[in-house]
Amino acid sequence: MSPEKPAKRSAVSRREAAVARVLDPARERAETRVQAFLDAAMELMNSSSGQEFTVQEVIERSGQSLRSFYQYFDGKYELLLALFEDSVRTVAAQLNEDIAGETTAYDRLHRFIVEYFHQCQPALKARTSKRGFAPAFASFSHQLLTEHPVEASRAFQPLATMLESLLAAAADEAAIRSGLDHARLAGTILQAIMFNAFASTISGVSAHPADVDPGEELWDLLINGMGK
Amino acid sequence: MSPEKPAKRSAVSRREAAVARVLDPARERAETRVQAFLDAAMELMNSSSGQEFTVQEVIERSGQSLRSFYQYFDGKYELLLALFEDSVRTVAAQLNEDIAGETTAYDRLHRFIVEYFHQCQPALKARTSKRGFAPAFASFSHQLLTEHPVEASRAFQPLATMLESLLAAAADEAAIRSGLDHARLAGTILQAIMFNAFASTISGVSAHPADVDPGEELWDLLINGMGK
DNA sequence: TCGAAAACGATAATCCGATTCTCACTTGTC
DNA sequence: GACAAGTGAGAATCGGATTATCGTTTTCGA
Repeated sequence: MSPEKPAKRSAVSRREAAVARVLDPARERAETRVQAFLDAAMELMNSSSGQEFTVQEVIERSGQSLRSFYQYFDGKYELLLALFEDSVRTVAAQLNEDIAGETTAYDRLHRFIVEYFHQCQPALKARTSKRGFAPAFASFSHQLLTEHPVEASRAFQPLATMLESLLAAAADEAAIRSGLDHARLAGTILQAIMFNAFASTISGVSAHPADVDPGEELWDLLINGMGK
Repeated sequence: MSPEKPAKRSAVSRREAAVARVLDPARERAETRVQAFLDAAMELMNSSSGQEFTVQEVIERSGQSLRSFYQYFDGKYELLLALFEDSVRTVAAQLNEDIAGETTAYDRLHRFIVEYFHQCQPALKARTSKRGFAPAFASFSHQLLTEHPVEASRAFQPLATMLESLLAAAADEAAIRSGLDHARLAGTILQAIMFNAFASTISGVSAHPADVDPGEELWDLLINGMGK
């Protein structure tokens, strides 16, 4: 009955795509509304149960109507995706600042890994207060990775390319060994960090010894390996 | 309205628990039926879309009735969990055989990691034909880890303790460095392997160079690190 | 072997949340 | 002032899990 739904939409960000569904004159209103949805969803995702939220909750909290929601987003999934892209960009920007102070490529790599690790931790001290990788994101990230690899790949790109060039720089400085495939290594490292929280669940060990920073521990494993 | 649902059930396996819901005399029938459900679900999970399957499909394929299904399982979730526990046990047993041929602790560790890696790969050559870690399991595994850490932990135990003692043995042989927390390291390694498939999605790199075994590559990273 | 209790099969009903549809009301435009 | 697109409120639909109902069959002790 409804033959629309372009499904094209190439290298454009989701939020832009959602906005573009509405013509130009009304752009301002549209931006505002889309942002209202995004904000509401973000709050819901961070606060409360942190778990799943319903579309109803989003529209209630945003003061918009269900109608508009489906006007701007193809569905809940697109909303989540937009949120996720936003967060990745934000985290990438944050990390960019974090590593700016470091002098060597090695230090920047180190810093990147440890800081990103902390961003991905469920709930420590709410570092950047808002817009951190909330715990829920790890969960959504997983779903995204399995069900929509293409979108996932695009969403992760800012982080992936950033880490990739850090690796390349470190290799240039001979701070890490040569012969590594930086692109794939970056993927491996990002996943290792992002899903590291599961490690303790898997092993059944709940708490860390108070004297080790789990982020540094993972860095140690990544840089030195477990061999002698 | 329904005040039952014990929610107790301590260190017993799910399948046993499901069976125990029926008295002893009928045990045989019960075992048969539970197994019928499990088999049907396993087929569905491996074959077809490999994706989600519906409870309806399970009862159709198993020739049982919806009624019995909910008599033996508290819900779909418990079925999945039983399946998952089974698979972990099977994989652990398989790995146990695989490493039996190796002579040193180092070789056993190596073998374990590489073989487990292959078990977790989406769909290569269907190694053990049936009862491999189907791709869907990675997905369910994730859900399990986030939503039911306790059950997840228990389900993973066979693999976790196995790897933990391999690590301990390797440390005894001075094949890996000392001072590592074997329990937590085991968790980290298992998660790194299990979810490694995501690494390529994250990095956006689809194919491996034909001349490197991704399992060996990960082993190399784990044992040597990326440092010089 | 009889009869009550328990288990069972078939199927309808319910629930929940996402998505779609309907209709009446604005609003901006000419 | 009329028309078209945009919008809000809410009902309707849909998929899939879970529950409930109701006869029928099986089990099992006496």
